[in-house]
Amino acid sequence: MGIRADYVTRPREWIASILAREPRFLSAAQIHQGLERDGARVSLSTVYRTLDRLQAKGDITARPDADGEVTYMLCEPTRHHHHAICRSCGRVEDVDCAAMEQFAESLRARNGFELDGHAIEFFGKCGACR
Amino acid sequence: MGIRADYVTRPREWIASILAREPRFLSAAQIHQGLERDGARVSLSTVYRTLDRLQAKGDITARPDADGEVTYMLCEPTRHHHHAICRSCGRVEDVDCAAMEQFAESLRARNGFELDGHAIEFFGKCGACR
DNA sequence: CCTCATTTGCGAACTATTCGCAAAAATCCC
DNA sequence: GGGATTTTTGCGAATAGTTCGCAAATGAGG
Repeated sequence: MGIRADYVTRPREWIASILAREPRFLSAAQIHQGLERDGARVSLSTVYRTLDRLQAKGDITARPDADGEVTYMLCEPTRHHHHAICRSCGRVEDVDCAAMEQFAESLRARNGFELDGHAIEFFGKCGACR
Repeated sequence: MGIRADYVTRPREWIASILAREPRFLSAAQIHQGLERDGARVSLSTVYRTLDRLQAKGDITARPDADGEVTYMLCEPTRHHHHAICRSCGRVEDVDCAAMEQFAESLRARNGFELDGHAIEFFGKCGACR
């Protein structure tokens, strides 16, 4: 009669494995296509539900792309960092940066703006695409 | 017989005036509601079309919010700057910042990442909301 | 294996956005 | 100003991404 949560299911494992091997932001539809290519048939609903779960757990980062379609990527929540996103292949590289933190703090002092967070993304071409 | 473009119409003036008086990102629906409150009846289609036009002209900045809904704000395209967004009232303040530019350049040198752009947003509480 | 809570798949529902087309409005020229 | 011409508008339908309800399938514990 107690609550038994967090079942380990195949759809969840498959979806996690897709995310684990792609260092870029993927839409729910792209993940669904990846599953089909692997021969794993999972409904789009389940993809969405699993992504919501992973986001609630803090395992993935969600980001609406320029058109407003939401995309997701595995992302360690423990270490604070920013992203460098390749305009050509979409690969995301982490940018761990203390200097940025300092800058944000100085802004608080200067503008009287009570800073409690920031979002930073760099765009360009990664090594492989140049 | 030549091309006559850029008509000045009431819907366009009304929409521009809504944007001009709100220092925050507004969705198409919010703009539409604002128009109705002013007694200006304009179709949602026209709101979307006008926003597309303004964006193409470079007069406004579009930004998908956390849920993927696209929001718009008047934004001088000439001066490069970043935003400080109040989590409480949504007010957007410009952050003009040369130091940020320098930082981005140094990143290029360090990571071999061919940088061609970046997006930076600071979140927190503005003076009025504290 | 047997039971029971959780999860899945399906299709329908919803929301934001776009599109086609006929009617209305703006511009130009006289 | 009046008329011809082009652009713009409004409407409703279409589309795309996402969510939801519910019956059937699956995972966990005994």
